[in-house]
Amino acid sequence: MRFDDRKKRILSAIVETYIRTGEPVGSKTLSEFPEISVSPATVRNEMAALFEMGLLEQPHTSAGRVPSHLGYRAYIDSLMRVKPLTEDEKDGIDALFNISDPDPDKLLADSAEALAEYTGCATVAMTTTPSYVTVEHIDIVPADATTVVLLVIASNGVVKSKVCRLGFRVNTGIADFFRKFAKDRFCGHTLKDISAEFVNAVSIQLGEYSGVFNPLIVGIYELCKEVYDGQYYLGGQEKLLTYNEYSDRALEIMKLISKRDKLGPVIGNNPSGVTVFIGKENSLSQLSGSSLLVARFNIGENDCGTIGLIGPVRMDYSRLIPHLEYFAEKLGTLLSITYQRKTGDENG
Amino acid sequence: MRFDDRKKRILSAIVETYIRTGEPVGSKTLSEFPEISVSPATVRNEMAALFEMGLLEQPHTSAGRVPSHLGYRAYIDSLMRVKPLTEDEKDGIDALFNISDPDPDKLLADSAEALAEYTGCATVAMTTTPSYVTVEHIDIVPADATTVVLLVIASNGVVKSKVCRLGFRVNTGIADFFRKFAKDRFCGHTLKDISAEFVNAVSIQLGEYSGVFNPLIVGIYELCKEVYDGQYYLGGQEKLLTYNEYSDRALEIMKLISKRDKLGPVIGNNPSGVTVFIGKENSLSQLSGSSLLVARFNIGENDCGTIGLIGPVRMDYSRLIPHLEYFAEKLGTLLSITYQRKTGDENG
DNA sequence: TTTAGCACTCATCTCTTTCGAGTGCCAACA
DNA sequence: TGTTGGCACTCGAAAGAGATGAGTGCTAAA
Repeated sequence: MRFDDRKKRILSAIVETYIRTGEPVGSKTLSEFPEISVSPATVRNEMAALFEMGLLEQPHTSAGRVPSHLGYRAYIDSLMRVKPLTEDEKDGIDALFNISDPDPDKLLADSAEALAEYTGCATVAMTTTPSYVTVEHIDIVPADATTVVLLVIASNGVVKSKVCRLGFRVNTGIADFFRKFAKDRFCGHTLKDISAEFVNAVSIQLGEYSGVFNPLIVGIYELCKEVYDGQYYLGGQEKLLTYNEYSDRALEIMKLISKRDKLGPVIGNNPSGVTVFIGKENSLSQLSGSSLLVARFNIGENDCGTIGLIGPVRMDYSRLIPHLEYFAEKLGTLLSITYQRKTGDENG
Repeated sequence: MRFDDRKKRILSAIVETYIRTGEPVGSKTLSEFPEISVSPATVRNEMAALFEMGLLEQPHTSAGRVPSHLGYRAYIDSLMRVKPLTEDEKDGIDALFNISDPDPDKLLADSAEALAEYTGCATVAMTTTPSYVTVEHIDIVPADATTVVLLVIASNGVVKSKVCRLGFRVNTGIADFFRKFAKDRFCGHTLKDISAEFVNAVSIQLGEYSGVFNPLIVGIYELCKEVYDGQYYLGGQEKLLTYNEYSDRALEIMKLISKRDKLGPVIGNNPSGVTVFIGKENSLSQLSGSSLLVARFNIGENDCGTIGLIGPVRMDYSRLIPHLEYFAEKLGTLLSITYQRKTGDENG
């Protein structure tokens, strides 16, 4: 059976109509489409063929047809006409990022929220840190009689700080000693290396002072871990409630996507551009009723991150895919600037 | 009509049964309660009286009775027997706080999440900063050729830091100059004073360097604002979905409580202990189907915060109120320790 | 004051009927 | 050979009709 041009037009029309209305599409409706304009009976013959080919499904005998997962896949891969973004739409997304001097930590979380608001889907945003990233700089800044600020800078330019309150008074001598000690022990090591065991071993080297300095050592460990773990934020989970597809499954999906160890691996290993997982294509069975659009973005030359949309299988792919792509590109650019090591200035 | 002892026992039984089952309570069920043990007909007479008094409502003629808002109020204010926490329950809550060296910023957010998990309600946690709190200390720490860490310490002990990436190389001289400048201009002022206008005025004093240093000035402003605004976190919003009372209102409530400017004033101005807003007692009309349990806690001597539960009117007050009270007390204690200025050591 | 009795109400459940959108298939037609 | 009109058929959704039963209000007697 040939997947000829008219079959393609009919499949496209079914997908697009079903996305728009949420109702199974019948032969009469389709026959009225100008790009089809054959009788309902002919459409029915074609639909029967598309059903045979596994591209359509039938909720029940006397209902119209809905796209199967294969049908969506064929539509997305080759039939869909992606509408390029209008200048207005681009401006709309640009406006979301129109923040002066964004806080790198908040930018990703805010982006997830903004994207959810913009698309009406739940979103997830994540960054990962390559395993070769090292600790480049460690500092300890006395802020107060017994308070210090710990500072870790990683070789990918990420800076994290943490306030530590200590049980003793920190004078310059103590701070200088610890700073040198910490630099010697941590700098140059990859973040991956800095495990709980590593930290224990370092702590032991402090001998009798081990107990006193332990909060600081642990603090450094936590900062390194935070940098290495990267970020994981959700946005607009409540958007799922607006789709009646989720009437009773929303809670389950919300719980699932909040777990980085579940969703992280799925969205983290994808090529550049937008990857689409339609319904049952998702490796997580709970997502079989949802589609996942994932876009990877690059931060600087080495790091990368992922931002994804979660919504019903019946989502407007032709609109969302280009929007997500543009959004991810913008986000990557902005994060790159934010994290940029201005190494060119080093010698200036 | 006297609100006599038997009426009180019947109202209590209705409230407790309705909370447990979610079904209107009928005279036959009540007559079987050992503490009532009169015939259904007698119970009906009493129920008619309680209805007259506005303490009960009737979903429809042939259904049992449910408590009215007044009924809940009477129950909570004078009838309810609060079950003091068992040692096991106390241990359970203590365990939630069993974190070594908690990060003060994360503690509140984590607490909101833990409380939601523990109670099955949506939660909100907030802190406010008194208007007399001042900027006590400002520091700028070069971390990298063009990166500095800004540090603001407020007089209530809150420390906030922010990484600033600059377009120029920061040497010791520049850092020293700006540190002194910022200290002179900001320290001693209340956080409340540090408005956008204030910051503009300060910026102008930098004359030709105003543009160069502006990101830092703005950074300080943002840090001060962050400290002054305090924190606002939600937890377990998805818990609302587990109550069928919220089948279609969940989205609306979630949107509402995410807005600090809406919910903040309601929960922020309450006396110590647990305050209960039942259904229509809430000033926000969208919460008329929900109850709000709010507990204030003190951080140190001056600051205070609020943690609240949001759930259906039909919530287990006699269990939740003492639990929330104990939770808030623990949270306050832990935050007090975390934020404690060890001023006793200053001269040591 | 309490209680048994009784007629009444009304949401809920189940069963049936009706309705109609949509189908599959066949025969006729271009 | 592909297209179309015709027609019987299917089946979910909506509407209607009882039947059920939990619960009520009221009255009169204990």
